[in-house]
Amino acid sequence: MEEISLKTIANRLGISISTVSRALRNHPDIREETKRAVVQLAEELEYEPNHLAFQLLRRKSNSIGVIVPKISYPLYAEAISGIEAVAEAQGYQLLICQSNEDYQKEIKQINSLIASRVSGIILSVSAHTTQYDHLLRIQTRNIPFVLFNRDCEQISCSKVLIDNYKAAYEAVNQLLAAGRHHIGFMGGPPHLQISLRREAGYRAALQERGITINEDLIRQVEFSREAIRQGVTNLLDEAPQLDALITYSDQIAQWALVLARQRGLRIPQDLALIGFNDEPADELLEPSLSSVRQPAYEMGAEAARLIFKELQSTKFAYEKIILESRLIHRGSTWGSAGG
Amino acid sequence: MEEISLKTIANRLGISISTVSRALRNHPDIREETKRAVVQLAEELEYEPNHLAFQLLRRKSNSIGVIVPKISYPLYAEAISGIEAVAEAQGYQLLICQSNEDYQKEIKQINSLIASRVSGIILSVSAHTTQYDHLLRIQTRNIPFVLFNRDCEQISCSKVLIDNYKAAYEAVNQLLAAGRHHIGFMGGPPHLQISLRREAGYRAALQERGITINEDLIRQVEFSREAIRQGVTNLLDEAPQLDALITYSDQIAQWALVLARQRGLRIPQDLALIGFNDEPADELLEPSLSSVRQPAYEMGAEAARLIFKELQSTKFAYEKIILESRLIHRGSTWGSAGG
DNA sequence: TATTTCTCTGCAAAGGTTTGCGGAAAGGTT
DNA sequence: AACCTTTCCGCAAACCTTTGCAGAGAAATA
Repeated sequence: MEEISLKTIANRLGISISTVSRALRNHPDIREETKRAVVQLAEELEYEPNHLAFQLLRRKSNSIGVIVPKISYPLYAEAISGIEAVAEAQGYQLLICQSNEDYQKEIKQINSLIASRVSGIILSVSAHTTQYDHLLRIQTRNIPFVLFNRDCEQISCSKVLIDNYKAAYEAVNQLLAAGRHHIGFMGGPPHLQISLRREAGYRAALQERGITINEDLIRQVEFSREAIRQGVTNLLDEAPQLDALITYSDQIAQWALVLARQRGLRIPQDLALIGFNDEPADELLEPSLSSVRQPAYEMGAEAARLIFKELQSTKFAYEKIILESRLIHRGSTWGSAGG
Repeated sequence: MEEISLKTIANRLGISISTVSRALRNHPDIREETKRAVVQLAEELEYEPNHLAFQLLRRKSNSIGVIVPKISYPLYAEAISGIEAVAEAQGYQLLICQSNEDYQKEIKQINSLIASRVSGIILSVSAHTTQYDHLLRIQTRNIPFVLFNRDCEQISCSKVLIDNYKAAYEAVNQLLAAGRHHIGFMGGPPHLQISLRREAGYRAALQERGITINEDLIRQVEFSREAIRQGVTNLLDEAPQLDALITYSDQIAQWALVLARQRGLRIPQDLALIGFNDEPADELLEPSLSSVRQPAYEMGAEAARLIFKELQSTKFAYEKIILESRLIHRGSTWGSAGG
């Protein structure tokens, strides 16, 4: 029942702790015979080295901290898989937190990760984070730090993103090419920078075509299902001329699809729809939902790789990785070429 | 740039480490004046206590290990949220691993969690786990251990489950009551015990009605999208008399819905569908998908509570918590009353 | 003044590992 | 017989914290 340590083995064998340690790590100084005895007893006793002690010695834990707004958003679940794959290959574990879009919670979690002496932190900021001191504190301590997906322009650090401006710009251009002129944009909460970037891309595409921007077609909604339903309903009520809608997230677009369908709107003939994130459900809808695919798994994997890169090089420069996004055309836009 | 420890503060103030430690923990032995000085300097230096050292002292880390088959399955993402909420309230962190349904990986991860001296382990076994020595090793070490969702009958430990037998039994009964007689069951991989339990419930309901079981209507599929599509296609091809289908997971049911729709089958008139897990997408489908809702978040929260319960009581008895599941009727069964 | 009491602080051990260095024993060389 | 190598192993420090116990100094009491 007792905790088995090197000491246990050493005492049982009548040798010193250091010899046991070296024997288990196959150090050449130790005689084969001794090694065999040690290894055998270790197996018998089911000895597991104490990571805690090792980490204290090395002054860092073999773990990297991950903070995401919500694990259950498919994008983050997928990204975490990517992080996990890279981390596991390096023998690192993941300390995962979710901020639940709460700024205060994000601060607490960062402090906690710092106290745990994580080797690095990977973060997607909460939608309600408007100050950034807590992020600077990470950098003060020289902890490798990577932002992914949700950028924060005020902070300079390594980042893994897609070009949100361009993605929205191109998507809107395709809608324009298909003859849509009353294109709406439905964004996330007001402080979310990637939502703003997408909005900027949307505006640029329209302006470039000489289309006056109708502010009434541009909305913001919080993440809750109720807020989304309400926001979409309002938009459909108040802007009957709407013939295309591009949204900050698939969740919004999915509900827009369902609600529009319920009103008898034909999709895409009456209303074309484009979401963001290419969630698994998109394929299942009727019609299926067009969406901008982000390489979520790769984003996570790249973020993790950046952490290890910073960890290994003594002097590093911040790296900004822009991954390719791609608009996946499905039923909700297929017919749009004909208008 | 240096790591700030109690020693740093002690040296700077010309007092001993123990005094600093006590001052920060507001020990009554320390004079107010000393406390003030210590606290102020600590803040100035942004001192964060080193969890690693504390944990080594206490011989356990303030973290609990979680192993799930895949984080991106909505059920597990949701359950992790529940675990996280409870753990965070207790000041514990989560070490999250995904087995990717791989038995060997599950073993490695358990060893790694043991080495990290986690305070407890919460696990949903992989679909390909058929031996259980690694689970017994957790118990040998007296590490609090809770199985959730995917049971493993050979292991006796604390568990948080739903009654899968009953859930399937009742769902099938409702289909029978609606006049369906050619009801199929599509399960997961062959070793997955909860899939087998559901299958058993399905069989029992049919037999009770005196219906001879047609083995051709009972199938098993692996988790990959391709396997699911193939399995569903085969079933629809080979069993045209099928008028209802109940599946191990929503993912299967969702694809069955889409594929059946593509063949021109009317849902639910020609084919009624019931899935498991009540995933968010179910509501969005056309028709919407009926599904057995499991309280995923609560499952995670309960599992975490059990860990802390075991952690606090010196002698504990295994506890088995059966949470209520509920069939949510939606479009894929609504019409089924009329057959 | 001598003794007791009280207030505040420091010493040292413990937790499990790794690792530089020194040293004992054994064997080999001159 | 004296010396040098080689082979193998142990000592002790370091990582950072908490905490029982002892002790120093001051104040209070007899």
